[in-house]
Amino acid sequence: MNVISTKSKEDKVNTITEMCKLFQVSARTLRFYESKELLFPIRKGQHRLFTKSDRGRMKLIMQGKRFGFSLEEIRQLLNLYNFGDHRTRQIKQTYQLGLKRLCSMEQQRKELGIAIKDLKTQLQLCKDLLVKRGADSKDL
Amino acid sequence: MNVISTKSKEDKVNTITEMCKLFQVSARTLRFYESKELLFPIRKGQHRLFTKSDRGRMKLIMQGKRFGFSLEEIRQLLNLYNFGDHRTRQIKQTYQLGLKRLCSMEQQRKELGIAIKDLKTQLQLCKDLLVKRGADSKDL
DNA sequence: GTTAAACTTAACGTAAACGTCAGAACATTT
DNA sequence: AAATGTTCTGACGTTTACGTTAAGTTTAAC
Repeated sequence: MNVISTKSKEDKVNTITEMCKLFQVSARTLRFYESKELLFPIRKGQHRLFTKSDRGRMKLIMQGKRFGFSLEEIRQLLNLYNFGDHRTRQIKQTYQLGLKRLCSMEQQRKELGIAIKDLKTQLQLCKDLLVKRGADSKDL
Repeated sequence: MNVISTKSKEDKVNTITEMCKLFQVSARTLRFYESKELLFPIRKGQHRLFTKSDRGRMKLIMQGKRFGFSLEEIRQLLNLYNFGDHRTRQIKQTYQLGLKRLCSMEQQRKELGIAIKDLKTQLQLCKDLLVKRGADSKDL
């Protein structure tokens, strides 16, 4: 109906169930994240509507969780992606935190690489033993 | 006193407080891990003594935790590093699990690389804004 | 216009991973 | 032998991150 459909993708908002399907989480989880100030859905009356900003934040939240960060640790960093509407002083703090987080993530990446290598070695040893014990190679 | 000191480093056992200092965890944590069958300290009377095997396991536990794995997930994989004393059938299972875990760790490493890159970009944007707002560059 | 579907708040429950005592046993120092 | 230090086994408490009803409200369908 709108002749001027202004960037439908950018402006699109999602209901809570749509968000659930998008990110494979429960409604409770989304409400919980809002209560912890990780998401800021707008309201249409009483109902929540999730914006592009929320979708971006959710992606980061899911990522952070996979890497073993707590929700609180994630929340602190999220401000880095919405810094437009904050005071200079707070942006500076978030920036500093971002630098630290970057360091620890690079460290984690290194360690992960080593752990992967170790695991490979261990798997080979394990495989050798199984073969020696007469296991059928095709089973592995 | 022992003329033949048989590899003191390998055979060395640690009291619980020594282990606490070694790995920067509480005694409760070590006992908890034992109750969950992640560690198997030997006993001298009532007291626990942690062996080289326990030290190795602890290292893997700490690593696993940093990567965001649960204690149960870690426990299952730990058997991979002590497979000598298990039945072939169980070793096969652990081996299969190890392969899967390896996959997800490599996946995680990839994602971590991307996340690091994104974070760097975002930090740069943030820095630009701060400079534009007249922040002293040396503060950053 | 009412019934059903989707959504809401509020409150209690739960699993994981420990923290924090209490009370007793054992070991060591003095 | 008495005091001190270390360790032990419960057992209850706590935080994080949600799950799970319950009971009411709003929106969409018929």
